[in-house]
Amino acid sequence: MMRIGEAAAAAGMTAKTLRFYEEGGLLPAVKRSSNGYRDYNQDSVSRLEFIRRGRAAGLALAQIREILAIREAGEAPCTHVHDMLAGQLADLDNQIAELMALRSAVAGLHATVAAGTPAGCDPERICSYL
Amino acid sequence: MMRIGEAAAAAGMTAKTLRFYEEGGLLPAVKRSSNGYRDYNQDSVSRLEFIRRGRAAGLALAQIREILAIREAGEAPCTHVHDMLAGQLADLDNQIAELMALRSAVAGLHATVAAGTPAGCDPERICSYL
DNA sequence: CTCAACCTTCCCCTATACTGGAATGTCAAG
DNA sequence: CTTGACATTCCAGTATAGGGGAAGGTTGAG
Repeated sequence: MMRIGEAAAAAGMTAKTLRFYEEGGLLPAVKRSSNGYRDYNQDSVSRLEFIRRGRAAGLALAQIREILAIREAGEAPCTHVHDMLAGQLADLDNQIAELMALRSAVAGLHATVAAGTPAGCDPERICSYL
Repeated sequence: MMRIGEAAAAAGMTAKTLRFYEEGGLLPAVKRSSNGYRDYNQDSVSRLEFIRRGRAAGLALAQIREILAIREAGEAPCTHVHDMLAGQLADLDNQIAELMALRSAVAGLHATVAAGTPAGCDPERICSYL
């Protein structure tokens, strides 16, 4: 009983995003009013809020879609959610480790550049310190 | 005096990448042999290796292009490189901090899901624990 | 009546650094 | 003469999560 703009605002999203989610199968096609406008109810908003929480946890839309499919099949997706969050933790740990390794390499280069003089830089190598 | 494949191999890249860099202005247009083939010399390879080092430090091609432009203007780009690496360090620190914040949020959710029972999960919320 | 604020569909664009593939040309070896 | 390994250009696609904007329909208010 709300139009797309209102539902979007209630979920903290834009109308564009709702249409995008519908197109991507994250939000089931909703009823239309006689004028063709989409008509959302509170359930839609709850679902949108769930998607938002998932996004906030760094889950991809594809993963959220999986969870929604399980709930739609009548099962509690909690086990799946638990596994997914474990995977997400592992991914984050990998990313963090990679960034920290890169950070330490860059810090080393940074110190090297600081220690060198521009005059000592070999033009053949563009910049000897990198 | 080497063709594109050889130069690419020498720099640890593909021929496609060399054409892409040339198109993007990172590698100046090189001489052509009478048959129209690009003809690279050792300087080209040095330049490609520089680009590689820059990429390994996580610099964007646009940033590497800047450094190359300075060297082309006859100046030593070391100061600029130094600033750029400082910026890169700051970026990395921000990204790491964001990922660690996300990681801790996800870890909290993960523990919450583990503590809950699927039976206690409210279908209205899809999964109460996320 | 008209205006503003909604809504609809449709298609293209964004960033990044390449990668794939088609159609065609060049050249040394067998 | 043909085959195979190179090379050329150009066009299109990859992944992600939407955003921009056109052209048009609908509605309530003044």
